[in-house]
Amino acid sequence: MPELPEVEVTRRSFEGRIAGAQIRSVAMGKPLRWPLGRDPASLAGRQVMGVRRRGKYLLVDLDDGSLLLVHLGMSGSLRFAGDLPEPGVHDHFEMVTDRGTLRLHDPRRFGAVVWAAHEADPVAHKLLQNLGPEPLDDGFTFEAFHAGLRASRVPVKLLLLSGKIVVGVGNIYASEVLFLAGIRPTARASSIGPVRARRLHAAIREVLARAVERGGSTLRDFSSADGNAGHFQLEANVYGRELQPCRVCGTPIKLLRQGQRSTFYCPRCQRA
DNA sequence: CGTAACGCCTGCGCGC
DNA sequence: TGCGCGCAGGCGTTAC
Repeated sequence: MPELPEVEVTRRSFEGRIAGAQIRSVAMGKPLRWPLGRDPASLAGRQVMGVRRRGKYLLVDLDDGSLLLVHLGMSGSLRFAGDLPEPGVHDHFEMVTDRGTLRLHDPRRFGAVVWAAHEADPVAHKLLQNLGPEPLDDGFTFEAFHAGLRASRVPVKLLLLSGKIVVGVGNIYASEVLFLAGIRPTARASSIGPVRARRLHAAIREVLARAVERGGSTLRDFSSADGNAGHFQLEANVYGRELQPCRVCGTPIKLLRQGQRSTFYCPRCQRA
């Protein structure tokens, strides 16, 4: 479920409450995508300093300079509360602190919690080093973005998903952003000129920023770590709307497959 | 090197 | 109602 906005909303929903908390115990359930990388029990006594985000990874900073990298995968969600129900079969990570319990619920187990000694640790480095710029930071400049587009012959939608020229754009937002920019998802990235590149750059920032403001409205089921549901105000223009009329021109929305994944677009509003 | 497919899992909705 | 199938928001790894 989580693309960048949902991860950021999750982060904001518990960062302030968990910062300063002392870890009492850590327990793992079924295996996640990668092993934790150290004995969970050995984390007892550490203090949580804060929670950052890089792409779709959450970085839980501990007082000894080490960190926990948390990824929600396709089906993960975090809860942080003083009073949680008994762990269920899909709860695979639990960190009990003096301020509450942080728990990862992840039925498909594509998510992960990985310990790294520090940010330059090869373990952390490997996961974070290839990430492109953050779309909501000033480092996400139009110039670099356009240069990235020009350098790739891949269909623009796949390039957006790759995380090479910008991170955090998942399968839903990729379709939505291309619709807003009026760009055909199959267009070669290198064929996109400055005018459309500018529109795409702006659309990425606007859509993601708005989704974060709205509380991570992913158009489906999402709830942040405090248990609040996403708002759902961000209606999809194209995602999941195959054969339904385009909200702008009425043309039926089309569905196609790119890289084994669904892409939705309006054949009239998104030419070339 | 860049690009494309694979696989990790479970749950859900659909058509029969 | 039950069953099998295809699909699902990610992404590192493997194979060209």
